[in-house]
Amino acid sequence: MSKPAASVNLLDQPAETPCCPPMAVQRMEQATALQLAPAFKALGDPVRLQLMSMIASAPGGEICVCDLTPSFEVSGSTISHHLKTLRDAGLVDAERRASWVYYRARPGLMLQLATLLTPAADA
Amino acid sequence: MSKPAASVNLLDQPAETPCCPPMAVQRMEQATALQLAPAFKALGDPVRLQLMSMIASAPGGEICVCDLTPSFEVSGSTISHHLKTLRDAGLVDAERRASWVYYRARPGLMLQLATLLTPAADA
DNA sequence: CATCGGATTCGACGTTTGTCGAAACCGAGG
DNA sequence: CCTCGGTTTCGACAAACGTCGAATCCGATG
Repeated sequence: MSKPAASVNLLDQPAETPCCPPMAVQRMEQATALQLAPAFKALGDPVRLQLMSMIASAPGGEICVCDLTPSFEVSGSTISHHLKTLRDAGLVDAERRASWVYYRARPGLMLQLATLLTPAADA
Repeated sequence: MSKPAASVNLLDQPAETPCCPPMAVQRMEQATALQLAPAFKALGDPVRLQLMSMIASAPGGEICVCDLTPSFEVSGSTISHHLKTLRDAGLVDAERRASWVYYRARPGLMLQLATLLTPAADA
């Protein structure tokens, strides 16, 4: 029982069913804020934001850490640490194949965040 | 010359012209990441995320600080500090009228962020 | 099975963040 | 002009963060 099921219901959606309307339409519940804030925080660092964009725009939907690291000034261990932050936030998935680790975006959560930020579509 | 003009070109858009395609479509430039990361960071706290949603969804488009503060457990000075963070990030505007201060959302930047997070719309 | 290279984890560090209470600011009204 | 209520600023402090280098892990390959 170290992982209560209630903490994942917003992150495991099938990517086509945003849980919540845009925040300009309806005030957000505290529980929603508590679950989604870590995702925004994870995107709140320039290195992670660029990492996320490289992963999300990778041809084939995935990219090797070895192709990410050389694009930044910081050390490899720092990149790894940032990737873990993105993983913990539910924004990316990692898979090891042979010596290399490949990352891919989880579009479900991205869509949640995008929907939340969408301005009210009043005509 | 203490404020180079190059630092504001992403935040002062007329709200209907997102500067950048979704990050799933095209890799983000470092300069873009440096300018937009603070906005995501500002949304990366549960209190600020809820504040932002209360402001963005306020009837009439604005809301008084006196209507925000009672909704949270934290002190008034902490709320004020969070509001300043949202202001500095370019997400909200403040206006004083008599004894009260009213906040309203800046939909331009919200749209930028939403666009960036939108999944690639490949058919 | 010893070694190699890619990736993560660990331990440490200076900096930033979230929070509070006290003090200061600023209109309004007596 | 003094006071009052709403808001912001200041100073302080513990916790979290970003970064590094060293150590460790983990497949692959000789």
